[in-house]
Amino acid sequence: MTKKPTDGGRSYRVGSVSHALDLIDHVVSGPSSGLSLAELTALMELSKSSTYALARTLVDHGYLRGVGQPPRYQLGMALVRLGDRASSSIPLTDICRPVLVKLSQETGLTSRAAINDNGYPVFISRVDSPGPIRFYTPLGVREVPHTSSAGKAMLAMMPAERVRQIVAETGMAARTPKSITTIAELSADLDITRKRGFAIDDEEDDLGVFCIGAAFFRHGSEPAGAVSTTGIKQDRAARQIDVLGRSVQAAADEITQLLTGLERTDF
Amino acid sequence: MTKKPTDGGRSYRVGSVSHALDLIDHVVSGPSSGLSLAELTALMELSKSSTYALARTLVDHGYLRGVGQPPRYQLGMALVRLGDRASSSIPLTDICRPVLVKLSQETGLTSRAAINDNGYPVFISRVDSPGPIRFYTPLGVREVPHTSSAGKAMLAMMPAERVRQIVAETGMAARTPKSITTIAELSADLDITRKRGFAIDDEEDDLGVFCIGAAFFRHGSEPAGAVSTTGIKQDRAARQIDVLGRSVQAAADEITQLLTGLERTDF
DNA sequence: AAACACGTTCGGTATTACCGAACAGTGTTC
DNA sequence: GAACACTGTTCGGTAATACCGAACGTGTTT
Repeated sequence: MTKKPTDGGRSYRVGSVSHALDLIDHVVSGPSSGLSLAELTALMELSKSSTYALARTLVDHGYLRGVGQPPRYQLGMALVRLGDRASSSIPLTDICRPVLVKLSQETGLTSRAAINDNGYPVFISRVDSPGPIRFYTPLGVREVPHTSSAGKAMLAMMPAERVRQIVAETGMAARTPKSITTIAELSADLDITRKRGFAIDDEEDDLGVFCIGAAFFRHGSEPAGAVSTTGIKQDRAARQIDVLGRSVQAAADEITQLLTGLERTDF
Repeated sequence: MTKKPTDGGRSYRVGSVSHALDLIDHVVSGPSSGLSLAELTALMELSKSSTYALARTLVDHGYLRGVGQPPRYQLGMALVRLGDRASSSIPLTDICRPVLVKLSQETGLTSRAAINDNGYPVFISRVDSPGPIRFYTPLGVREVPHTSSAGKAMLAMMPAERVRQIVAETGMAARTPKSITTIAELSADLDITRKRGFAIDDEEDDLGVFCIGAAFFRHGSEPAGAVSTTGIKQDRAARQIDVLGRSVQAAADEITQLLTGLERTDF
């Protein structure tokens, strides 16, 4: 008897498509060397032959590619195109990129821009630092608001009641010993953030890593998103935080200006 | 009696998944404002209710999002994440990015890197010019080799027989009046390219646009890909082409060094 | 209020997605 | 060198379901 454990309701969905997208998710979460059909089958709740048919279909469309013989399934080129289009379809992406480039040059760090997705920051654009240091900073995923500088920068500009509601949804799990875990601490931090003009994540999300973030706006109400810059925690950085903060703030302000200022001058 | 006119074979594929991916393709090709269900139904070879079920499934997984009421379907956030992971899973992407950043700063133009996908260039990484000029340069799509500087740069480094085979596949359609359309012209151009060290696309792909490209290598055999830089054709640019060419060449050489030189020094 | 658009819901049926088992390669072990 | 263990691939058969067409709401236009 087959059942769909991930499907509570009985609404209008196509099961096999769900399976296919689950399969892609498994490949995403898997090692970059890819997954074999056998490994995929173990992860899927389907038979080997069905998994095979799904994989073949996805390969046909370029969503996956089977490298080597026997094939190991990795993400395909078509997804690069889709992701590029998807992020371009968010108008913010194009607006942010040049600002981020400048910010990365100024600070020498990796900088990113997130949009406000119902209180959660979702990073949509990233410019790596000119230096050799790289961070694992995936795009397109919802981050936890209370341990990221972008999240806190946005929260600081929202009414207290809204903040309470947002963190109630996600909880306040500690990602490191330095994470903020109570609403009281958070409010205090947000107060400081508001006065200071930018948010600081001091090893609250990853040990050894700090972030500085500032929100930007579109219509004056809730923040439209935030920019942030990320670096490794070092003694020398501590003294520069004020300088970095001002750069980040300036970048956020520039984006706000671009968003609110000239609304469609060209067409 | 229903039949699938686009389906000749009877191989192991999942039809509804194909339909779903086709639906995504239509959204990609559609306007950035999105498509309504009715518009999608017109494009798909399915009934309205079936298209509806597919769209809902894709929205559930974040591949699409329905904005507004009535909903217009646009590409979803999940694709940003997938695309980011997909391009990161190509080791070249990370290697190329810092080189491209430097190249863009040097030249003041948009620069890109393509991998060699069976003779076709597929651009996987892009760094926009610091200036205000933007080009429509989508990532992840197979470009035509004979009208792009990246393509010609790669072809120039392949044996003549291989070149003949590749252009036989794609044909030599003219994209502009200045496009190369015969194999003889192409060979001559490739000879010059080889001697010069970099390829030039002088309004052969788009009028008013020039590109300069150079190939990079991994194992000494066929080129692994190419970098290129793109600008608008102007008088002053003509004199600088040699300077730009050398920058592009240097960037390609740097990538070659990174690829062939230190193979896994760290782990 | 009638007409039209749109998205959504509903039964019913024929299609097909799915399974389990058999087949075919490849490298390893006895 | 045969048996094994492990891949990915192919094959019928059946129960599930993807699909269709029509009906239903809801909002906008005549």
